[in-house]
Amino acid sequence: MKRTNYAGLTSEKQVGQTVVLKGWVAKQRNLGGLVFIDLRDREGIVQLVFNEKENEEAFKIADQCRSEYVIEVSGKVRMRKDPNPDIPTGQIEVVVDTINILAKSQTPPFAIADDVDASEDLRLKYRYLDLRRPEMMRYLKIRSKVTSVVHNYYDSEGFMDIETPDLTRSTPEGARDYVVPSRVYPGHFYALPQSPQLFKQLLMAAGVDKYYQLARCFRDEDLRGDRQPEFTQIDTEMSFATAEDIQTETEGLIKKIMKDVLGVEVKTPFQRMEWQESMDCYGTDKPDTRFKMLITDVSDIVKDSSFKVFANTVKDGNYVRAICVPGGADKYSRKKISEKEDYIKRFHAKGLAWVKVTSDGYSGPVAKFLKDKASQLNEKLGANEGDLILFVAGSFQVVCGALGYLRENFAHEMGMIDYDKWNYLWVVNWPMFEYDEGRGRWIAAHHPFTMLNEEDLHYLEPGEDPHKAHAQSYDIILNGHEIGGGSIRIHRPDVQEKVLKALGFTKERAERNFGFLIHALQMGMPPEGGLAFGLDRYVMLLAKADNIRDVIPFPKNSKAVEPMTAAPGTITQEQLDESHLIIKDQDKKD
RNA sequence: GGUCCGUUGGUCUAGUUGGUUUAGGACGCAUCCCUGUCACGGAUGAGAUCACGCGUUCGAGUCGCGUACGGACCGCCA
Repeated sequence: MKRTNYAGLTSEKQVGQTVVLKGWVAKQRNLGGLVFIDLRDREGIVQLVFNEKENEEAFKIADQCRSEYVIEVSGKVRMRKDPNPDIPTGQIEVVVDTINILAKSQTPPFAIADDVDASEDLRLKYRYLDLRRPEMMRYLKIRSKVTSVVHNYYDSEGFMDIETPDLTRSTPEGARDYVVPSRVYPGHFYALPQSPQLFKQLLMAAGVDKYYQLARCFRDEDLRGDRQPEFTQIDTEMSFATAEDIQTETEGLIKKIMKDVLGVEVKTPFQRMEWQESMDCYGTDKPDTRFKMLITDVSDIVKDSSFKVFANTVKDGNYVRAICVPGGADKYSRKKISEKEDYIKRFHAKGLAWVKVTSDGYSGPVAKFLKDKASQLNEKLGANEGDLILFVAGSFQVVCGALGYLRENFAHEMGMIDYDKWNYLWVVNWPMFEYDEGRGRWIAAHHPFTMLNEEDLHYLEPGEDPHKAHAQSYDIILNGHEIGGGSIRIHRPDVQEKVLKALGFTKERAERNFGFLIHALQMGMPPEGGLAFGLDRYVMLLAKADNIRDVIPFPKNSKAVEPMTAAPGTITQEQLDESHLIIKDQDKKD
């Protein structure tokens, strides 16, 4: 029997026609002499009917069918006597003429339904069952549609799809590498790429001019809800392009994805926001612009206040900043605010000061210190009666971290976020370097191949402070999530050497690690730049999935284990010998 | 690497201050009945050494410690 169409796509137009359908038994309902089967395939379900009096042979087989049996049926489409308005195929049903069981199934460990109540661990162990759920199938479809648009779009824009190697060389800086031992060269290792960054720059050196790739990237760091060790980037690079060119090109892609995948029109160009503004007003480099409640600096107003904490903070060259939660005064008790205070201690905030705006001035523990500043503060913050004002004092990083968190947290709880919005924007003009407290040294904010602003190049000269320099880099943000980032690259060897030097590389170490790149820069490197777009995270947001694992067919769990195949696993002694590896005794497991 | 939380039939879960609980329920499963269901309905039944180990106690699903597994967050993610 040749399948005529997908069960889920059976339509009223086929009434009277004979169809051949193949799929899984989602549900069997036996009413005694009458059996209904919901037949499911990747497009949805359709109801099959078996009547004992009209077709005893088919009825007997249908009676034996259990959940997840694979069957093929042939039958006639007809309108239902009692339609079900809740499902797309609810007006019709298929009166089965012949049925074959193609495969039986054990009872599945969890129900194949969208309101699944199984733990994620169990779902991942039986991922092939989990993926049968319509919701998961929808994620796979959205992902497939997005990558299809990516290919079509970049092809039509004249980009070449070029593969770069997965077995490559370990690079210092950045994330931990996944390493692969070399059999041929004892003690030598390949590394899996953290990104195709250097290869795509070398493709520009080769004259490819416009490159794109759906590139698999690997980073051996701990996982999060929106982070997997293995992920996919939409990776692009363009020669002779300005930052504006690349942003425009990317906006074209996003516009097309939004239209073709979601049917949503978005306006371009997107907003460009300076990194400094993003930090000052939103407390983060990935601002959520779906709501206001901006962070406001009140250092000037409170610097001579009787509240010593504030006055001293400003005296020490730090900041006092605040957000005003409209209508928050009634909703938040002292105890609730105290819980928020505990939370923001993880940003190293010392405390959370707050006042409620009432008809007769401020109330709250620090109200008495700020009474005389009330009119100034209210005006600057736009505060009105019934509002709650939250203050955090401290360094730039502490103030940004704490208030950035509070801003989003309160907006969420106050219902200020319109979850139907799609707010894209670019954050531009990043600092070139940032200080890494953990390592105790300066690191590249994006990566060491990022081009500085032309007017900042002098900061690399002797006697100047390179850390004041800003870069020609840009992140694309959607609803408060970073979905991509890129930059114009350094194409001058002298600038590249100076940047590596500013990062603490000796000439020898720079040569050893990046010699091939510096040589390429010496042999006619075009000015160029590009962008890497996190496909998984983007699909997660487009599909409104809860976490990144849902949009990856076979993801790792939070411990970096793939529960179905139980990777990573051990290898045989023979494999170890061939790889020239010895496992420490304490790490040995049976 | 750190902090916190969890683990009870196939699945989801209830289980109070340690003792009337033969560890309860729902879904699923099996058998029987049922001709318009779509969360079908009705009846009956099977299915759990309460993750593992050690300890405290007259007595542990319940308290303590350890291990394993899982989850969240911090560090980390150029």
